Order: sequence, then C-alpha cells, then structure tokens
Amino acid sequence: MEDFLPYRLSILSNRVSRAIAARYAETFDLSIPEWRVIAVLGRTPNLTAKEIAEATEMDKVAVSRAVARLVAAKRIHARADKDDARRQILALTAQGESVHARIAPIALASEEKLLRALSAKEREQLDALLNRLLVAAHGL
Amino acid sequence: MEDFLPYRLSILSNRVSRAIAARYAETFDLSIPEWRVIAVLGRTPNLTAKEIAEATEMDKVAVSRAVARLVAAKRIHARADKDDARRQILALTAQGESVHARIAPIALASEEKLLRALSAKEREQLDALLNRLLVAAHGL
DNA sequence: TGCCATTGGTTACAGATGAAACTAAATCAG
DNA sequence: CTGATTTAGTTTCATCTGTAACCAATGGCA
Repeated sequence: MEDFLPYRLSILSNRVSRAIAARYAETFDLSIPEWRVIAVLGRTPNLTAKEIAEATEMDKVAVSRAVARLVAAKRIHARADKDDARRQILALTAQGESVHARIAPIALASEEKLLRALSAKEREQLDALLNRLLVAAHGL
Repeated sequence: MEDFLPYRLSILSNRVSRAIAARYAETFDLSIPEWRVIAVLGRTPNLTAKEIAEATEMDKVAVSRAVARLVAAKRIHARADKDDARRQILALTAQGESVHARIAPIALASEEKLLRALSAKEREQLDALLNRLLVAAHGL
C-alpha cells in the first residue's frame, strides 16, 4: 500500500488541501470549491459557469452551488450574457477581490512551504513529472 | 491555478483514483475505503481497526463503516482480542482473499499504465519526490 | 416556420463524509 | 479497591457530493 502510487497521491493531496483549507475555511466561511471559483475568476474574470467548470475540472453541479453561495455572499457578481440568455457572466465583486487578495498569499505561502523541501532542480523535475502524469491519467 | 501545486495534485489524484475505482466499484460492489481495508489486510493480516486507520490514514469512522460492510459481506472476519475486549482482530476470509486476488492485478495494471508515461529514471525521481513531499506535508 | 436535439444551468434525491457525542473496556492514581 | 482518565470503536446528526432528472434557451434542419 505504502508504495502504491495512487494511494500515495491521494494521501499527499489530502494532506496538502486540508492544511491549506484549514487556514481559510472558517475564517472566511469559504469551502474549497468556492475558493477554486474565486481563484479562477481572480485570474480570468468574466467567465461563465461552464467555463469555470472546465478550467477547474469541477463538475457543473459543484460550480453551480459554489456560484450560488458566492453570489449570495456578494463575493461574485453575475450579469446576463446578451447573446445567450442561459448564460451568466461571472466576475469578482470588490468584496470577492478582497477575499482573493487575502487568501492567495496564504495559499501560495503553503505551497512554498511545501516546496521548500525540494531544490530548484527538483521542483522542475516535479513540475515535468506532474505534467506527464496528468496527461497519462487522462487516458486511463 | 493550473500551476498551483496543491490543485494539480488534487486533479491528478482524483483522476487516478476514479479511473481505478471505476474498474472494480460496481463489479465487486466495493467502495474505495473498503478496497483500502482489503488491500491493507491482504498485505498484513490480523490488524485491529485502529491499526488499519493508522496504516491507511483513514479516520476511524470511515474504517468502522468499511469494516462493518465487509464483515456483513463475509469478506473479512473479526475475532475477539483476548487481551483487550474492545479490540477485534481483523483478517480476510477466503472470499476476501479472492476479492483481493482479483482486484490487486487490476489496480497494479492501472498504476503501471500510468507509470508507462515515465522512464525508469523518472519513476525513481517521482518516488523520491513523493516521499519528500509526504514528509513535508506532514509539517504543514 | 415549426419541431427535435443539444446545451447551460438548477433541483432533487440518495449516499458519502466528518465532527462530536457516546458506550464500553482498560489503565492509572491514590 | 475506587474513582478519574484514556482508549477502541460505534452511532448520530448535519453537511457535502454526485448522479440523474429536470427546465429553459439555443441551434440545427426540414
């Protein structure tokens, strides 16, 4: 078990995600899916729910729920797409920007703390390996 | 987002786990936690629920539930620990062994298919990097 | 134009999950 | 020994999650 790759990936991913989420979840009353939506909108504003789902690999139900909560909390703002009445174009509000601005450094600091275990060269290796594995995993 | 390590780990881990689970879940009526319990007992028989929780990093509630279902399905067998009446010593039954024997090759084949994307040298790198990251993640 | 298939998104329901409370047994302190 | 604390494991409850059904708008296409 302890040398089974899928298992180790799962453990590692859980440890990391939990550690990071622990730092913002209750403080900001923000779930992981919500944070992902904020993160992607922070980088690329004016996406539709569909586009967010694609960008984050979340399923559309999860996006729908996260968006609903974020809109209710006035952290993102939805405006109608005049070309297609089904779509809504989403972007962070000032409050959403503020949340993004406060959490992003926390998340990046955790990532950095983790990566501190690796040298610059190893980080490159990791990056390359992950890319290859992500592609390969697609074909499973 | 697409270069944020925790996020990429999460995507990779999910892709891999889902792909593998898809191959045994309905066929064997087995959840991922249940499979983990079987896998660990297959390698090391006669563990208590506590020990399984430690070995798999599952929480004790998850272990309790998986064990209950597996016992009900006669895939594992529980016998009292004469030194401590609270504990039960768990091991695979013949049926459980059979499930293990049939799923293990499937899981290993998936792992191998994934690793086929990497050279022998890269596999070593990956192994080393994961070990380092797992330790580092503990300290988050 | 009018009908059907597709798409964006939400709702409903059922099952999974986790924190916290709980039970029972074991250990420890005096 | 007796009572307090800890430990193994279960149950409860509230929340989360995913699948499937659904609704409304759009895009063919005859």
